Amino acid sequence: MYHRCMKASPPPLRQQTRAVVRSLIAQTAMAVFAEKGYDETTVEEVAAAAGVSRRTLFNYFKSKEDLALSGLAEQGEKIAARFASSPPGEDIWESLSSAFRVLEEIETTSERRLEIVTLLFGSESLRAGHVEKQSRWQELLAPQIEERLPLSDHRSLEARAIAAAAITCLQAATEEWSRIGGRVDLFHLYDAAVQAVRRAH
Amino acid sequence: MYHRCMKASPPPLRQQTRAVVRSLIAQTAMAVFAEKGYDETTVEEVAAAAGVSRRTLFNYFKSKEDLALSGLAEQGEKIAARFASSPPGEDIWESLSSAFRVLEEIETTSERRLEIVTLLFGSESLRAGHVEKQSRWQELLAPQIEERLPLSDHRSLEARAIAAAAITCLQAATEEWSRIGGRVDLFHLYDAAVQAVRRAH
DNA sequence: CAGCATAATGCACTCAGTGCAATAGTCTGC
DNA sequence: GCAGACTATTGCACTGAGTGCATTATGCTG
Repeated sequence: MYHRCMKASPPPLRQQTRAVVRSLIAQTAMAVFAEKGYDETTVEEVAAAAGVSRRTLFNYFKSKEDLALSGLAEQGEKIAARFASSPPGEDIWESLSSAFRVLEEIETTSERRLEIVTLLFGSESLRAGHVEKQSRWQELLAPQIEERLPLSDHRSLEARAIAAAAITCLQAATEEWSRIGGRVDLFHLYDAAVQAVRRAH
Repeated sequence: MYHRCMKASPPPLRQQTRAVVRSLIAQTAMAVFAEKGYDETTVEEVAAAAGVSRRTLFNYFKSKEDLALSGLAEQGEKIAARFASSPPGEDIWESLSSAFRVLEEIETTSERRLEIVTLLFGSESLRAGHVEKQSRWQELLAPQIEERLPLSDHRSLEARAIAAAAITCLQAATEEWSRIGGRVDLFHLYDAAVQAVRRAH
């Protein structure tokens, strides 16, 4: 018998519908942002377009920024998962490079990715959040990297520095990729960036 | 004879007083933030503490965030200036390392620096702006770095990647430095971070 | 002192975000 | 199907950031 107060069993169905609705709202938001521009769009408009009240929208997303950047959190988790499944003996930078390639599998076409990236880089007010949210990937990657590092005084710092540097290279590559209109392979640019950082001059 | 409409000569005195007032307000703001916490302080309170109206405060700073982060812009310029004056033949990473050391000369004591850094890392809402603002240093450093780079297909990207990676290492080092209470040399940590990134594993 | 440019201010407004309380749904056991 | 309980949705009112505009204060030049 199920007692009424069984907090321990929050029907997974609820969670599931919640996730679906959330994803639906985010999709709608991205469409509106793409059309009107992020700064020129009010939360009110997004709510209307998604067919929910303003207040409900804030139940699903903690801020307007979140509407545009929630995808980045998922991407980070996928990258971390891919990295975790890489051969333990493999060179760290090799593993990172292939982990980042899951990005190719997430958004269907590269045109779509370009559209999103353009949006994220397009708004001054979004860029800060964008950079910060990607920096959070560091927290997922660093612990894994640390395990592969030889013993030293500052292993934790070293691991975080490596994760952060790799992410930074990806950001630089993405910005360049966006600048030239996505006409070359993003990961070719990423490799060039990493090479430049790690090569002695 | 000075004609009334001489737009070409905006008395440098004005600019000077403006800068002084601005700096004064920023100082006051930091004091209030340090005492009450950034998020718990309203712009109104900072204005009152500085003895100006809310509206005037917004004439000097474009946002509340700017009150806390305006110092970072100046730091960036000083770092870039120092980098510019480094021996042209010197290793880039060597030059970057010594350029960053101007930070030691800006804030008098390391206790003071620790206090500021703690404030910046302390607030969730400040961190994004903090990271983004430091990332802007990249725009000052990258052009200089590019000049020192050998010719290649993606020199501009490479330069930006190197600048960004160095800044990222500084951020990681600063965070670690803050975590352990400033008891070691920040630049020792920075060097360790750079070593970790650039060494093959 | 008179005139002028600029800084400071007050006021009213938009918009993001939050807390609270009322309502509408949905699922449960009976 | 129905009563009861839990949860999602919503409306409403409020705080606080940021902006535009019009008015007033200030300080400099002649």
